[in-house]
Amino acid sequence: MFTLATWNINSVRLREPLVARFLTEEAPDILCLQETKSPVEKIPLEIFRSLGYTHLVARGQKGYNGVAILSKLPIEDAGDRDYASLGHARHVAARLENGITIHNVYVPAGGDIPDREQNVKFGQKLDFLTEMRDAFHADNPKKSILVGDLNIAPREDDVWNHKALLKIVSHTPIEVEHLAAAQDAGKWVDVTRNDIREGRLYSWWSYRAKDWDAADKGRRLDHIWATPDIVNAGHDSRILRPVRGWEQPSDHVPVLASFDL
DNA sequence: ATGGTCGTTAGACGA
Repeated sequence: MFTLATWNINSVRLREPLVARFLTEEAPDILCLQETKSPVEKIPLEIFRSLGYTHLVARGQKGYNGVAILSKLPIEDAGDRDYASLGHARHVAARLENGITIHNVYVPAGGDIPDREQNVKFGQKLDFLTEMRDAFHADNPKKSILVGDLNIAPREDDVWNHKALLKIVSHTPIEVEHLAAAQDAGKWVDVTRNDIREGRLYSWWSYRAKDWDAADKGRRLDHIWATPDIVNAGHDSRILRPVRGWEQPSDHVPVLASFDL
């Protein structure tokens, strides 16, 4: 059995103490981070190594984006894709010794206006998802887990107000359709929703709310998916809402699942 | 309906 977590950390260097606290308290076997905002060589690895996370694959750039997989388990092979040819560090993959491949993805946020004619970033987000779709259609992934900040809340109960968010980037129908197309192409199953089938689930709350907890205007942007051949091994999904209340938090919280593999 | 807050890094840009 192994436990896996995904967390948009919004600067791994600034939040090194929070990552260390999370690794100490929850001790997942694997932690996938997004928005590390750091070149790979500047990720603070010593503290993570000291906590048992001696294996790392990461992609980074200065100031923006960045993804990393910290692991207690050995990593046999690694790779990355540049979906939509943006030149951004938004994907890294690792294969474990048990043959499981983990994809860690940071989908572009997409800007404010949900129209590719008026907003280049929205078009890039859709193109990124389309290229993910095409890659998974070609790859036919097996024994694979995909996690990350997908920057889309697909279900009505993944947002605080479905109707109010239909024209807000992250919950527009065209984004939900593009995400579903990428998901279907790899036959990915939403592990979190396979485990927790009903009720509102959020993994992100804006920094801009006066009182994020009281307002509770959240969205489920962070996801764990698995291919059908291993999805039944997944269990004990959790979203760690209290982490949003830690000192100097990320606006995202960790999402976890365990796999009997 | 609008503006609200962060992080990086040094004036915006991105989320």
